[in-house]
Amino acid sequence: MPELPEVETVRRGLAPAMEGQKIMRADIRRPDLRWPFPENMADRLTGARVIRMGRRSKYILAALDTDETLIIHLGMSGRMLVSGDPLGQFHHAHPAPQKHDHVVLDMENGARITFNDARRFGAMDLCKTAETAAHPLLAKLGPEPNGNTFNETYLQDRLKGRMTPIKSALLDQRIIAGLGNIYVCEALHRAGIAPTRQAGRISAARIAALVPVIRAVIAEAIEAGGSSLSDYRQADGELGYFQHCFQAYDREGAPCLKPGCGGVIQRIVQSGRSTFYCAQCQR
DNA sequence: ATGTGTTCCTGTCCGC
DNA sequence: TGCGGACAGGAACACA
Repeated sequence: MPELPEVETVRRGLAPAMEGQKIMRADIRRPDLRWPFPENMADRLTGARVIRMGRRSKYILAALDTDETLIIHLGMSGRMLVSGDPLGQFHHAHPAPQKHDHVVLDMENGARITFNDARRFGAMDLCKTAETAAHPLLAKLGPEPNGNTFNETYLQDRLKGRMTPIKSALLDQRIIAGLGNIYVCEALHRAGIAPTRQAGRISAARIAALVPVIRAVIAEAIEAGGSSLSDYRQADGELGYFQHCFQAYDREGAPCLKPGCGGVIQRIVQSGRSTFYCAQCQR
């Protein structure tokens, strides 16, 4: 569910409650999410101080002063919520535990971080901080959309000769990291490219034009605090609001909003996943 | 190497 | 009000 903008929004919400703070207590309420938790996770977290909250693609990276990094993935339905009163000015009680609260971290400033994930496609792992980039989950990720290494020639090279639909290529985290179903649909709509088009058969000029479009969609969505459909919440429990800016995603049957287009957004299925697009202006 | 389909899990919504 | 089926932001994995 959460794509790069949602994960970045959560990271920004967690950072003030966690950075510089020691983890006083780690309550691991089940043995696994998508995979088993790492050995002795509670012991390895307890007493560790969070140095920095980072992000790579859709992974949140909590660097600890134990030279280990906690790697967190939210899967489809994962949430990380901050409760309590980090400044100690009030006496806010923590909310009662909810169904699917799987990991609870109590910080020394009184903040409580709760990882809730109904579908349990999320994941947590610990690795040596120096080896984070080489972690199996991260090693093959492509560039960040807003980084320098993601540029026109890079994307042209990576799509060259590919027979797969451009929709599938942009969902491939090895080509570009962080996009998911929503932002791929939105970017292709903005760029006027049909999601069904074979990636290797799109002109270099149109691929080049896609690059700033992807950057803009991601930046705007971060600015808006991500997109909330049903599960996603920011770390403070608030909804994102980029869903109100959707031009294509989740708009089946609605008019295309491109000026002068007059088309209707349709839903098709590609690789088992919904694609929303306008056949009138996306070619 | 590249492309496609299946699978993990729970919750919600829609039609009957 | 219940029941079955489709579908949901991801991505590892198995297989052609």
